[in-house]
Amino acid sequence: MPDDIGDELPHALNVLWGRAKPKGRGRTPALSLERIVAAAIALADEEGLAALSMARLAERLGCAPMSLYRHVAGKDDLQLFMLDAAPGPPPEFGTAPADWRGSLTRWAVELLGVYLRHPWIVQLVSAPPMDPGQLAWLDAALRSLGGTPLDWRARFSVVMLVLHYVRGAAQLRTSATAAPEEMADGAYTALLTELADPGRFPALARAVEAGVFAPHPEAGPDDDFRAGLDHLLDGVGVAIERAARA
Amino acid sequence: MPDDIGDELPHALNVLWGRAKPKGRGRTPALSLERIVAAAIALADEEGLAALSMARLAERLGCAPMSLYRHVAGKDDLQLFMLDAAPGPPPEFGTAPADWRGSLTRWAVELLGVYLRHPWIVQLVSAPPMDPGQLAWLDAALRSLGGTPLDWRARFSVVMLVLHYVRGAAQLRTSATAAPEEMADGAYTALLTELADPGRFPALARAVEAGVFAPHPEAGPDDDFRAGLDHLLDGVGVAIERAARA
DNA sequence: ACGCAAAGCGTAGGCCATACGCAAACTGGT
DNA sequence: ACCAGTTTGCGTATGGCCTACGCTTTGCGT
Repeated sequence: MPDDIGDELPHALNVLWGRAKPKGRGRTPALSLERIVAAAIALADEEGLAALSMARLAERLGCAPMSLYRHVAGKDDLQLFMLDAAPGPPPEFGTAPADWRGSLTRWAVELLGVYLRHPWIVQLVSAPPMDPGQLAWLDAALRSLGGTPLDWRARFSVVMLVLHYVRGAAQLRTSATAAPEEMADGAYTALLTELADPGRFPALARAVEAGVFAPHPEAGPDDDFRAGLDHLLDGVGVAIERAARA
Repeated sequence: MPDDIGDELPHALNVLWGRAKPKGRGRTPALSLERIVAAAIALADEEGLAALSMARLAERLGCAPMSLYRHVAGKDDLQLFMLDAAPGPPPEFGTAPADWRGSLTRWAVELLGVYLRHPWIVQLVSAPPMDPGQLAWLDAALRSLGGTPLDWRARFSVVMLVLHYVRGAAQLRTSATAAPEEMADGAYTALLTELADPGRFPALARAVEAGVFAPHPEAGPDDDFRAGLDHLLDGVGVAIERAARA
């Protein structure tokens, strides 16, 4: 195991995996990586990813903008740190839980919570995850299928399926509520009603008419999420039964 | 039907839905909205979304940066136009195709193609779609389920499920190939092999060991996509059978 | 007490989006 | 042929952003 993960890789990775050299001498730090990352996450949570700038972050921390660069190689690096820290630890379950469906459901629901608390995560994900925080979630999801007869490739496929679904659902929810310029809840429906010409978009017009985009009469938005997730896991169940017979 | 869709809404929408006033007199335009949007799409395709700036776009079009603002209200507006134009028309099928699974599969595969040709689309989607281009795709997907006994809410849920899956798969593929600094195909696997400590990430370590992240020995990456899609559609099939019995 | 490593930060340069107003060019009417 | 009106193209300027570079400050180890 080399001391460095890679020379051309983001500096952040070497720090995240605990391969930063301990430093003894020198001025006592007033800033720390943890404080910076926590402040950046709070700023992004409160005012959105667009409002996160090095200058505003420094202002919030009471330091000069350039001071941040002593702890972070650049803005990209900072975002890697944020992506690692924000989700927190994944739900706990053993290596091969008896109830794969319950475990995976819990994983998905908690991940949805993470994305709703930190909507910027979805916008930020661009490279394959290589930090301990995200890999821990990935590992937990793979473990939830530990008791099934699926092979590793199929398990990974299932996990990606659920992951994509959760991300999409989170994006839908956050973009619908924080839509362009304080658009009210029903405004999207009203707009679609006007735009969905039945001649041009027959199915869409019928769907709007049926109230698909209106907020549910009863039952919260979580029920929609659970319903879609159940569809998805039904498919996984089919695959598991098929694998069990083979 | 009012002349304007909304006063606080992006200018782009009023243009997209053909409610811009025709202009007769005046200087003959050297620029046009179509040329601008086409150039912007080409620029984003070739150099990525980050390279798309008004200045670089103007340079490519041989005009001054500020000239663009005669045709586009701002960069956000331009991106709305790009989102509308880039996907092109969705696949054609009737209002209630006999083979929902085939139709929806075709829709998903073609949409994946769109996302792979224009990777920036996935990064750009933030608000619910309100332009004709995206609504046409949505309508097509809803039509693919026209022959099933699902109600409109369930159809919409299924379409979102497939949409999220396609987006996620596209993001995975594009971010894996164009990863940080020309990372080779196998580099991610190598890195994971090193980082996935079996004590800390037991399932992940086993998955890496099993070669899940290695490129397939035979069969292209499309087979992975089709396999995941099949899982997903199995779940939809279960829902359809259930609805048929009710 | 002293030197030096590390932290904090001031300056400056190069990008970026875009508000504003003026000059150029074309058309229709006289 | 000319002018008025209209629309396009664009020069200038402002304020934001990220960050390279080097200086000042600080406190530990000796």
